[in-house]
Amino acid sequence: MHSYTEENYLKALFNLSAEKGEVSPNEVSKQLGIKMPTVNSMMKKLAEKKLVIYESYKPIRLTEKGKKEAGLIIRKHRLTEMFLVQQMGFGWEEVHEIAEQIEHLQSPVFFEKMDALLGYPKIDPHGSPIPDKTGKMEWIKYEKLSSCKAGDTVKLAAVIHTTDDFLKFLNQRGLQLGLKLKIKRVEKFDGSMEVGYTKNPSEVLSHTVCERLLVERV
Amino acid sequence: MHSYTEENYLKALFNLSAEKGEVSPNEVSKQLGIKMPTVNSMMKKLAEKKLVIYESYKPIRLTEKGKKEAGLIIRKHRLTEMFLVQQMGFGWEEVHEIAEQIEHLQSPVFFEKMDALLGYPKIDPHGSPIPDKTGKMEWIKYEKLSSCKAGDTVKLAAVIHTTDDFLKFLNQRGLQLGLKLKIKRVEKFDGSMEVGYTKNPSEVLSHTVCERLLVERV
DNA sequence: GTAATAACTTAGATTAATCTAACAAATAAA
DNA sequence: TTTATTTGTTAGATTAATCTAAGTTATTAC
Ligand SMILES: [Mn+2]
Ligand SMILES: [Mn+2]
Ligand SMILES: [Mn+2]
Ligand SMILES: [Mn+2]
Repeated sequence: MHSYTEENYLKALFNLSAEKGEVSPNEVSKQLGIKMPTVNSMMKKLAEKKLVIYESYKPIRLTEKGKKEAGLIIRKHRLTEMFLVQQMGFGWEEVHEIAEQIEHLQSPVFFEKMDALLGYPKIDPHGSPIPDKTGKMEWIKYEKLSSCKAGDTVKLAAVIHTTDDFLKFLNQRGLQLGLKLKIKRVEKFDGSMEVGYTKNPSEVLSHTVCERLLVERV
Repeated sequence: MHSYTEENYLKALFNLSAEKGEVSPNEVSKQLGIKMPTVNSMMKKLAEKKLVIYESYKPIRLTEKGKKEAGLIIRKHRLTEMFLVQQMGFGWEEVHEIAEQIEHLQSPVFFEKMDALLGYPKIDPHGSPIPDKTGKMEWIKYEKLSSCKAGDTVKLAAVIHTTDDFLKFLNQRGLQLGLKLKIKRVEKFDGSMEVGYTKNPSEVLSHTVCERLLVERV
């Protein structure tokens, strides 16, 4: 259907345009590490295929078809990450690169089997929602830990802007999804937070870290 | 390292040259469904990379390096097939196409994990040997069922020239690896055999089928 | 031993995905 | 409101993988 390359563009467009609904060629270029003229001609091609709406000097928008296709690739990516963690015993910091490749496999039955073995999961190992079979993604509205106040008790629900290094950082501190955190103190000066949890009654997390942790009130 | 395309050529060269140690461009062309001029230029490229030895109008031979690379891809293919059957519950007739894609993934840790989860298997679900980590393949010398005589009792050890249809044919008759077969009669006229086994005291197998079943004496 | 056929190679074209260089438009700074 | 900077586009080149058409060499048939 679409090439490996096109699929990576679609995914990038989907992720970059998530908030504003549109992206600039420049952002796509940076995201994928591909030069702007290349992005430009790819956008023409995707427009030709009715996957994006694109006119010179205007921002790029995914069409409904484009969103669906992107959603289906992200579905494969996230199902894969879940499979690698749950069924194969990988750590959540090891799976992204592998999923980046497996997401391009053309084999519906393979992903259906994964899905079934996992019991039709709704979220991936980082707490991100897994799009359904039509490519639709259910956004879950969590709060950033950074927006909570001292005294709050919250449950770690998702990690955003994940990099392997950040996930290893969390591993070192025993921070994992589902963990209950008590916010003991918020430092006004730099927005850092002192939190307590099982195994660790006092851990100080920088504002940068708190911005990347999504939580649920309990 | 090598492209997806180059890897498929290497694998084809390995399989086609297994017996004679050499292949013709024509055979490669047919095997891969790619026209001869394309094969020709790819052979020049692989020769450039020291993966094959190739001179005009002479048969193609893999170098040691080429054999090793091919072996490592076949290793990934067969480990994958084993994983799909043992860990994911696929039938042996469903796994080849999926493995054909997964064999190209670049992720040593992924295949090491598979290997470990499977307990370092030596053969794939069709009875073919899995090359070791250096790409070396241990050939196991089985006999063809077709070369056995009436009265022999044998164990089904491997299936060769497997196609999904042939494997489904075997499924329908409950024929699987490890099964003990008693050869009841060999028809001189067409080489067909009457065999008996648990669940089926009398099954007639054509010569074509018997040529594709490898067995061990018991 | 020539003629026919099959196998193989060369030449040149095509498509996808990328790049650099150069130019054009939009935005930000002065 | 000019000027400078950033962003975006066009043009043209490159590499990988494929093809068709047209010759060449080798093999098979007669
Ligand atoms: Mn990921
Ligand atoms: Mn990818
Ligand atoms: Mn196979
Ligand atoms: Mn393959």
